[in-house]
Amino acid sequence: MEHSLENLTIGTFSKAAGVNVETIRFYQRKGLLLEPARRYGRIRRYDTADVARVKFVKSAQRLGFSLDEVAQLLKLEDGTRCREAAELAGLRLADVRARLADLRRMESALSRLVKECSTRQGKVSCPLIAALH
Amino acid sequence: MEHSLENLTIGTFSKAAGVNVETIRFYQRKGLLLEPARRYGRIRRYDTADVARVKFVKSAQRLGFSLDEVAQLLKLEDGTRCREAAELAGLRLADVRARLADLRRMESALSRLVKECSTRQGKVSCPLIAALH
DNA sequence: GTTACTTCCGTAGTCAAGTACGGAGTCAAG
DNA sequence: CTTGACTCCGTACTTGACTACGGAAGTAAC
Repeated sequence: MEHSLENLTIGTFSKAAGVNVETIRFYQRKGLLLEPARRYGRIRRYDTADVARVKFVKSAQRLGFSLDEVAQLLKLEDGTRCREAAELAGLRLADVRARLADLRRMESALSRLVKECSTRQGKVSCPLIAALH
Repeated sequence: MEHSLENLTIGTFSKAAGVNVETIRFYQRKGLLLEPARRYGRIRRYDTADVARVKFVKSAQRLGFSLDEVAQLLKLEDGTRCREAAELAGLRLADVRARLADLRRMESALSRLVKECSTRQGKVSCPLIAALH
């Protein structure tokens, strides 16, 4: 049995993609991954394109896309509808920026709290809740 | 019945906080929100501090904190003893900074992709898709 | 004081994103 | 031609964060 990069069983495939075998099947059920033809016998074979696809899903997830959103992106995979893709990414970007602003406020509130706590002993007012509003 | 801002029933409270009544109860069970005294009869009354608290929970969640982590943050707000508070705050701070770094990477990746997508008006494939591949 | 909301409380259901399980069937090696 | 690892497939379980349900009790309006 040749395990070249173009002839992977689900086990080697999932290892190459860095996910669980069950995750592969789950993605297939979700339509994020097509079930490949079964060239030899009853067992499916995968290739590097499939690995790339799973890695794409995982990357997009790290950027904050849900699986449904990733599915949208994957529909744009041919790359011809750049505008739609950019639109989706733009939405994510706005979201990320809002979160950044909040997180910065939280960071300054927390660091102030830590500093006050270490220099002061006694009444430390915690402006945490206020920091986010 | 006076529905001033300091005398809210759970219904008006949850509306003011922008969440479902059931969410309020759920947070109480989780210890994220104390059950207030029942000043009149058997029904609980809430005030603006409670509203702020719920909004804080929601904001912190958007920043990627789990409810358990939010509970830790809220302990800081609740005037724990100073040393413990500083310790906790220090941990949370490290966490916040890690999240900030992640979000910044996300932001630059997304904004670069969006920009490339919009300036590249003739070429074939979408940089967003390509970049994640 | 009856009617029509609310609230209370406990339990159960949902949704996303997997993870686990168990009894087949398949396959390469010995 | 058997063995042991891997695959298939369906179903069920998990975790986090809610959301819904239903009956009893409280309360406001008429």
